[in-house]
This record gives sequence, C-alpha cells and structure tokens, in this order.
Amino acid sequence: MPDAGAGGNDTDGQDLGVRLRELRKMYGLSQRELAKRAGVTNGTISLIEQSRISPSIGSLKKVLGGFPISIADFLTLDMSPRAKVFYQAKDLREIAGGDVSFRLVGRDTRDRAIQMMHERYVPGADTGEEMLSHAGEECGIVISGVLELTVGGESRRLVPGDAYYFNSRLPHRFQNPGTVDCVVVSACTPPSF
Amino acid sequence: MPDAGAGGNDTDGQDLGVRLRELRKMYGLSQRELAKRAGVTNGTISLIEQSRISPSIGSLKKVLGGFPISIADFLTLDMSPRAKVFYQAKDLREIAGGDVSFRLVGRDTRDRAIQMMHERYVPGADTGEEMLSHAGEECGIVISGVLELTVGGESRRLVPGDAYYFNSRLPHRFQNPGTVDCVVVSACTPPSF
DNA sequence: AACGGCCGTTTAGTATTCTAGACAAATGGC
DNA sequence: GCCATTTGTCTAGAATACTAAACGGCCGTT
Repeated sequence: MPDAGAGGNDTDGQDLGVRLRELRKMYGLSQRELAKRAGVTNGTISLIEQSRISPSIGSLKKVLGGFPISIADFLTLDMSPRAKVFYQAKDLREIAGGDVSFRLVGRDTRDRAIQMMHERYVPGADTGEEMLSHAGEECGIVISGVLELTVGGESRRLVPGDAYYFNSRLPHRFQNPGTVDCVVVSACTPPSF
Repeated sequence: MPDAGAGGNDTDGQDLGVRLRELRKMYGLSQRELAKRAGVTNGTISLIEQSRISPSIGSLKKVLGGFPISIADFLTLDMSPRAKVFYQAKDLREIAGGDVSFRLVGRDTRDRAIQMMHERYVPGADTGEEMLSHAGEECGIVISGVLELTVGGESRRLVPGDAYYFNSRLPHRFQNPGTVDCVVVSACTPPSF
C-alpha cells in the first residue's frame, strides 16, 4: 500500500492534491469531467487529490491542461481565500534600508512575480470583460486621471496615488470614465495582455 | 520499452530533460554528484535527462533540491544561451496599442515574471557580491546618477536612460561610483533582496 | 599497456503510478 | 418511494518510474 511517504504530501510547498481539488471546484468541474478533458481517468484525479500518489510531470501536465493554467503557475498559485485587492495611497509601503530605499505596492511581496509597465488610457478607453487566460497577477498605481477597475464583480474608482493588486484569473476590466488621459504604472506576469 | 509518447518530450514547453542537463552542467555537477545530493540514483538522472521517462513530482522535487531553485522556477526557466543583458536608452521599447500605450524594458517580455521598485543608492553604496539565492530575474532603469553594475563577470557603467535585464542566478553587484545619489527603477522576482 | 577512477548509459527487477471497472452515497425526476 | 444519474472512492491488472548493479568509454598515472 503506497503511503504518503514517498512524495504524497509536499514537504516544502502546499499540498498538491488539495490545491488541485480547490482549483477544480473553482471551475465547477467534477472529477470525471476534468478527467475527460485532460485525457486521464477519474480514478487518477481522485488519487492525486487525496495525495495518495505523486503524479508524473506528464500526467500533471495533462490534468492541468484541463483548464487554462500552466504547471508552473499552478505550483506557485496562492490559494489564500481573498487576498487584498485595493490599496489606498497611504497603504503604499515605503521601505528604507541602509544604503537603498524604495517604494513598493502591496505589503507582503513574497511569492509575487510581476512585470511593470507605463500605461496611458485615453478618455472612454475600455478593455472589455474577457481574459481569464492563463494565470498571473496584476498590480498598478494610478499616476493621473481616473481609473475604473472591476475585479471579480467588485468595482472601484481609483484616483492618483491609489493602487491595485489582484490575481489575473479573476475576470477584470479597465475603464477610463474621465475626460482626460489616465496614466497608470502597472505590472503583470508574462502574457501581459 | 517506454517510448517518448506518454510524456517523454514536453509537448508545450521546452524539453525538460535537456534543461535539467544544462542546469546541472551550469553548476558543474556530475550525474552521480547530483544524485547523491538529491537522494536518487544516477540512473534516474540519466533517464530524465534523456527524456526517456517523465519523472514524478516527488522525484523532480528531490532532484531540484540538489541546487537552489524551485520546481516552478525551473519549469519557467529560460535556457537561451546568453540573453541580452544591457540596454541602451534607445533600446527601450515604446508600445502604443489602440487605447493603451506604455514603455517597457527589454524586447521579448514573454515568460518574464518580475516586480518593480523605486530604489535610491547613496554615493559609495555597494551591495556586495553574494546572492546566488533562489532563482529569479532582475531588471531596471537608471533614472539619475551613475550605476556600476557587474553581472556574471561582465561590468558596465550605466547612465540615466540605460537599463539592464539578467537572471538572478548569475552573481551580480550594484555600486554607486558617483558623488550624488543614484536613482533606479528596478524590478525582480519574489525574494527581492 | 594496464590499472584505477570517474563519466554517462543501459539493463533486470522492484516499486509506483495509471487505467478500467465496480462500489456506495448523494441528488433529482416522476 | 423508486429509478436513473452523478458523485467520489476503491480494487486488480497493465503501464511506467525508479533502484541497484553492471557495462563500455575516457582520462591520467604507473
């Protein structure tokens, strides 16, 4: 009887099986539905979710092929229920070390992997509502103008100095409801847009 | 005889085996040395590197435990021989889409995961030479002052407008050789510092 | 040449994963 | 209540990963 000793429960990161189960339920799929998509059997899904086996890379890749997320993104996925999304200007953290000082968005920056850009939204700009695409995180600071941001159903109007941080898997939408350009310094993971 | 069909060669990303081999050689280890560190046998390493088997998550985790890199970082690792490191100011790419326009550092931004900060180096500042730590990427733009940057033995003096992009596994060092503060907008992956 | 040592590869056997199918519990119609 | 579906779990057998030990190749020394 294969125990959890060999590789059943992850020693360093989270439990792989539990995360798969959560991810599957987030997509509202049954084990059999996912199995069919992924090209494996339902039993395999069950065993993995129970952490009774340590799937091969090939199998895990097949399974994760069932929904739009890469294997690396899955392994680094943060399953915390509801991370902070919106930040007031005063929430921006000012860090001052010995010789080096800097400002950064968000408080707990560990386990985050992002890329920053300098964006400009003309009045009336709208990115639409799509894009669950493959995982990733997005954050940014409003420099000038007004930005209407909708994330996972929750909507906010951000003014200069305000910032945001959310997981790209959540449906999101950017709009400029104002009459002047909206400048945002933003950042996101690989696929960008 | 197990063929490469089941999961030997990766269908989407790069070849996992080749990457492991390259990574191992970058650290100057033999298969047996790595096997001993990782707690597996040399044969396993050989088979994986030849892509004749698709290792289990547990095994791959053990193997990668041999050197300081996480499994997720390994899977997203860019193995291109010598990616561009230094960028002239004119090399910064200005992207202008329909409603959105932005400037970003580096040309091929796919498969990059970074986080940006606003740094200030006082005259004489020096980060030292350590920090291979766990993987990651670093990039940045010099805003004002002069930044002396050494990456993998190669050294450059960057002035305002210049930028850099390199893999954190390479030994690197930041210095301010000037008499005034040096301001840099930089970005890097999780561990930050 | 012959030896010892280290290298990557390969092979036979064991351990594990994965499949196909059966099982019990929960759900929804009628 | 009863049937039909669907759910997650479990079991026997096939397929695969992993181990332990060998093999041939290469280099430096004697």
